[in-house]
Amino acid sequence: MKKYYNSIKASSLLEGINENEWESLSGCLSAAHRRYKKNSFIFPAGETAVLAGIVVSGKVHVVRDDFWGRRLILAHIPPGELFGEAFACSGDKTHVSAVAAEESEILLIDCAKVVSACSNFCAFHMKAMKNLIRILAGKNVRLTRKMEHITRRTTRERLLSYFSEMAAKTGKNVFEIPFNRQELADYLSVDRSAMSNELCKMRDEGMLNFHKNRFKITEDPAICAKLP
Amino acid sequence: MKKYYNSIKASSLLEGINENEWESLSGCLSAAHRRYKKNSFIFPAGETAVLAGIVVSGKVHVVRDDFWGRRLILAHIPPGELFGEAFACSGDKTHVSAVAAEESEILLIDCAKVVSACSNFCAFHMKAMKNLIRILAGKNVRLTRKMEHITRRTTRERLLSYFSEMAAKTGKNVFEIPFNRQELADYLSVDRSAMSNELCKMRDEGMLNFHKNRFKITEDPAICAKLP
DNA sequence: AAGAGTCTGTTGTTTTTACAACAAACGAGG
DNA sequence: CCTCGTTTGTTGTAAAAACAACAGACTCTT
Repeated sequence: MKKYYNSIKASSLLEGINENEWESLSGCLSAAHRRYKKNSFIFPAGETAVLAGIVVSGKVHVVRDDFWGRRLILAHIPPGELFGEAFACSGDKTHVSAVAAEESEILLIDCAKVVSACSNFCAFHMKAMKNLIRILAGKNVRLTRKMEHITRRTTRERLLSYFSEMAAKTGKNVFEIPFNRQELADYLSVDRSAMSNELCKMRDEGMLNFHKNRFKITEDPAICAKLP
Repeated sequence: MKKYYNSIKASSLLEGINENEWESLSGCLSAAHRRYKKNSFIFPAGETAVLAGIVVSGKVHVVRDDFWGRRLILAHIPPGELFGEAFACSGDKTHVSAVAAEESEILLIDCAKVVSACSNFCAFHMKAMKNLIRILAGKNVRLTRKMEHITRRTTRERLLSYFSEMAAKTGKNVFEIPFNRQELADYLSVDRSAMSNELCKMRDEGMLNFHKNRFKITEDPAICAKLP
């Protein structure tokens, strides 16, 4: 398994784990190397997964094929990244599939074994466990944050919710966002042009100011009082 | 700590852990019992949390106070349930606060210690760790599922997305949903009456049928072809 | 069986969004 | 400096959602 180390060492799961430790750990996790042709299923939906995957090369799509056969791509997984770990760790039946978007090499790992002591209980095994928990918890936080914004009903409220978060994060009412307009619209799940329109309206009403990715939200109590 | 066992033994974190094991484990986790008056902060937003909490008695609200001072309640935590674990495990700064909704007793636990071997590395400590991973992964799956529905733009598409999930879960095109109309609307983050209206339109178009919580979605290809 | 309370469907109005199409601003590279 | 491609803002229209208000069906209690 050592030969794959360089391809995946950037993965969060391997943080703090060196090549020799990985050599031993990959055994504990029953890591298995597989090749998948384009469009073949790595994990099909509807099964109880025990394995997660790390992309060594190629690209994986997490997709949902709905009842009527329409396919929605939920995530693109680039090399080095882990996928499928939530299902494997929770024991839930998958409702999404992982499909090779192109010819891909995948390292399958047994999630249950991350969480169990190996015979020679090892420090790096513990590291992997901590990494896994950090990955899961981090995704959780990001999902919760996004959910807070998206559950708002109007574009304006979603923007305000997002800006409020950014202001809280920096502790200032001026901040830069890591998105361009299209990306922000996608993140907030709204139409770009409608959002752009709304942003300008809000600016005209004195609620905020912006230049490119730099935003400033008002603290003026007279305007805050008018907030939805 | 034994005296709190009965209040929290139903918690997922303690699954498979008996009273004696808990007595020992609570020491490993530096479990500390605290009382909070109504409206007092258990975890304030903006800090890097290392503790999670289990509600022994009372009730906790997870809230977000936005930049303009408006408070949004994100979750009600009843007795026995764990909160704050995602932040404690991910190391992210909290953007939400945990507030006692009424006079409450909370057991604070050190999440870092769940993930580290105690001096006398114990099997039940391992159980707690597995439980924590299962909790995190399970939340993850639920959040992802909900996100899939909510990112759809129209009420109709959100409903179809949700119904498709339910159909996949049961393997049939007939299923019961665990929500009443208001709860379903809240879950999908839409207006109840608009949703009710949409449901009836879809019924009139022959896409589905329902009686109370029982739904049947069509497999008729002529109608499926017209799907958005 | 009456009455209160809840749940669901219905309707009309107002607000908001999506969509499409275009114009202006910007940036990179020749 | 010019051109091409990208990003952002603007506008109008059609579609959809939110909202409010109400009526009928159902449930539970007394």
